[in-house]
Amino acid sequence: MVFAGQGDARRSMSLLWRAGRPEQPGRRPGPGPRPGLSVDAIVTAAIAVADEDGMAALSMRAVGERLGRTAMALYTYVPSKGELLDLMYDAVHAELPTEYDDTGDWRAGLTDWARDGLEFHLRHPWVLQVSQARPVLGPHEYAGLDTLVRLLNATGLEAHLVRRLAGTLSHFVRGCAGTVAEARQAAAVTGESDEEWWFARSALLGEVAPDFAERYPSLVAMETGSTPQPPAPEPDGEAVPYLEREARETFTAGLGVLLDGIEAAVRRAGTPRT
Amino acid sequence: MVFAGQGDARRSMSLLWRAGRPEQPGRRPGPGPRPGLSVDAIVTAAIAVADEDGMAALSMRAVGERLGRTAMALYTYVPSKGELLDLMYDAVHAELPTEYDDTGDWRAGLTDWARDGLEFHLRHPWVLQVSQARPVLGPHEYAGLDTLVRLLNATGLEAHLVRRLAGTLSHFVRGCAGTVAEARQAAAVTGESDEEWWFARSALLGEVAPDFAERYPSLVAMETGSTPQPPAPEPDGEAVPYLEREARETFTAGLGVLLDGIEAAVRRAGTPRT
DNA sequence: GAAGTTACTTTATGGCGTAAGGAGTCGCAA
DNA sequence: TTGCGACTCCTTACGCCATAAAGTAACTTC
Repeated sequence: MVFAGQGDARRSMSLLWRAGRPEQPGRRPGPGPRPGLSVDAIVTAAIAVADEDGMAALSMRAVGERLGRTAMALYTYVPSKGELLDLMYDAVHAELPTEYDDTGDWRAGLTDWARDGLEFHLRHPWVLQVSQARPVLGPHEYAGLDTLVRLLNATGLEAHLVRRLAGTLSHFVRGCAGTVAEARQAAAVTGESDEEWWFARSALLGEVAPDFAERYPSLVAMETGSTPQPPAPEPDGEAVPYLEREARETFTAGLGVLLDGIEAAVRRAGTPRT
Repeated sequence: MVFAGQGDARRSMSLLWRAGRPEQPGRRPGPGPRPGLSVDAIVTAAIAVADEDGMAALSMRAVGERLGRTAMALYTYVPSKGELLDLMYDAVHAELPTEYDDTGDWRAGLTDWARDGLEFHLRHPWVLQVSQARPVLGPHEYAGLDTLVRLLNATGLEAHLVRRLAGTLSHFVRGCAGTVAEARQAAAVTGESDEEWWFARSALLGEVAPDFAERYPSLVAMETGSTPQPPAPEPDGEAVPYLEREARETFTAGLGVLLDGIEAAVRRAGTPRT
């Protein structure tokens, strides 16, 4: 699942970087009927399907249907589903902002970047399932990376370390996004709210593992010592669900710790006294 | 793909926690023919398939075949493929060590934990594709979490923060593991070594994006300022491939930064002077 | 023995990605 | 003007997949 169409690497890269004729749907092409579709249209439709119905619902048939075509019509424009996934992945990364205030303190810049990254992945949770399958190397992904590196350069740390911090920050953001996406999907699939779901599971856990407290003492101690606002039912509008709020707080706290760690590195580098 | 079998939650939990008769393959059961399989045997076989051939190759047929049965025979023991995935996920987590030196400094403990976690995910890369689909809540996953919390408690930080640090550390480890797994898979699928693959891609990039250096100045500057041992062909044995070494260095550096950040928090908490 | 329960098989349904081949459309060279 | 060849898009078909339904045989309990 979600594997690369490791086909012709050259064709794949040309598609990703759109190194061909500047396509438009209604243009006069060579011989043959005027193309009714375009790579961009297909990619846009596929992204819509994945956004709305999730990765599991993304099939060539579904994408074709959304465009009023059969599944096979897509293969005129795109060599395989794997390539289409690569194109989707890169296209959607165009949403990522590239402009940040990199004149002031780097902390603010990186915080904004991380928050934007989190929201991006929550808008397109399927991206998390593509990316871990293999590197894609498209222009917009590179743009995002370039932005992050630029922000990190404001720390004044050496290139070596910047490179690794970029990886670390990305891992962190994607991990947090994954947890939130998980929570949302669980809520969507079961139809229960987070609280209901969690309550039901806790009850089952008690049934099935009556010795829970003895088996996981540290866990239970932490649970009783930290669970903050269990119900906290916000009366107005739809409150942010429990698990999602949890995950967001992990995001905030974890990001703070990470930036503290970077700050320590900056201080160490500032006084080069190994 | 890789979704939960969100079936009967009670049955699912009973299976996970093995809250039933203590099964053994050849025992005298009730009426009917003696069972030739067992949940454990199926889970073990499924893990073997996923380890050897990857998640994409994990089908009910493949697992059945490995046990000398048809795909349908498995459904006597396991309600669906989704449940089987949950069982695999939890079973494999039994490999995670639970004993660490938590008397000494927490830094060493967490470093060991992270390293074990990385190796674990590299032994079973498919775990990364299961976990982000939804929470599983099995006994061995809980054991792993309990261990991590215990190690974090050695910092003396409050429960609140410990909970979030646990999430942060897990995200980090899984992210790093994902990158390494990616690199390995790319190498396995294409048959090229990392160096070859990367070299070929770079050439294609130059072809397809001749303005690369202008578009991504920060990235290029970092690249030229940091690429450490490009070839470094270790003559003996099989060297660790390039991309994998990169990822491992990100792991080491990122972990260091994270622990530095935790240390900062510990220091702040030690002198409670908000 | 008969009845009931269970392990496992075969068969079938409706999905998937995509290979193969065919029908209709159009630019262009003859 | 005609017809070739390139091109888009369709239908059909193949071999996978998960799994529902129904059948067969083994075994325990009455």
